Amino acid sequence: MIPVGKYRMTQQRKVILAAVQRDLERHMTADEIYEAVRRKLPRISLGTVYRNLEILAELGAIQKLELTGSVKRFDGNPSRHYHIRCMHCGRVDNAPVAPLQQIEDKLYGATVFTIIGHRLEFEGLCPRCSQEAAADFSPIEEQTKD
Amino acid sequence: MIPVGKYRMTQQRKVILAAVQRDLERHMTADEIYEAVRRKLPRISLGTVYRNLEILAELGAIQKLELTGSVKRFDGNPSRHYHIRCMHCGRVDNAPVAPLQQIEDKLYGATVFTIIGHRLEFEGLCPRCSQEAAADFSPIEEQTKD
DNA sequence: CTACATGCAAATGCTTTGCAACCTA
DNA sequence: TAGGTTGCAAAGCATTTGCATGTAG
Repeated sequence: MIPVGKYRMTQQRKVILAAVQRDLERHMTADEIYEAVRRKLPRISLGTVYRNLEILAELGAIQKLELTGSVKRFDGNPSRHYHIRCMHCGRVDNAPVAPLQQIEDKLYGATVFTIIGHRLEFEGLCPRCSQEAAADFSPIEEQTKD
Repeated sequence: MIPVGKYRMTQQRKVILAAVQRDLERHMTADEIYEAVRRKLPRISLGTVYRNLEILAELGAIQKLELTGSVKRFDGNPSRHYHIRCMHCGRVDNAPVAPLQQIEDKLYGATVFTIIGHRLEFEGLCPRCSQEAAADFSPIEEQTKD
């Protein structure tokens, strides 16, 4: 835990970083991180969580994910990779696909823009929501309201 | 302008649709559409613009784009295609690249998700912002503050 | 005529920010 | 002990919604 630049390594920052890094395959929202961190530091504020996530992303320790929808998620693995999002519950996992560098080649000369990069996001249903969807279509099992 | 289902074709809806379809290569935010429509219908409200964009997207006449960042944009071309976004000013254009269906094949068997689709967004600089960036790096021309 | 639609304003959801007190290096 | 950091609360921003009135079919 080495302080970098003008930043200090506070207790809050440490616990927030640990929370984001806890499961590198699944990615939480700021609010979920807040709830997780609160179990260790009950007096922490949501503002502090947002501020630290911003700083940790700036330092390159984590990355901020801007996927479809209005809520951002945070990834404890700062290296470039794609994600898959559940269209039903919003769960975001890593997508086990290597970055496709050549994808940008198709655009050269075809656009007036200077191309810098690309973002690829897969959409689907997580196991839990797939199962629910299957049950909803099943003509055999009766559905019970919750 | 045929009314579809339970929906009516009001003056407001017509003008909003026309505004979105006006330039099929560039995509506006709700607020930009509001400003454009206001020149024809000065008493329209922003709420009406949002409501109609939602309905037009539901009808499949336009599509709502959820790209990086917090503001949505609307595309008068409802068919599937990719986009390129200026990282500096937010301008969004069509990306002249055919949809890559096979891209999802790489994920089959490698994820616990049921794959439904993907979203690909290119990032770069629009001509205006490229030019500004070039000027900022030029050792020859003096910069003047605005 | 009767739903659907509108204008207005208030409410929402997520995120950011101002400020005084507090801590880390 | 200086300046980054915190908790708290208020503000910000894009979008949505409740309601009384208006209007398309």
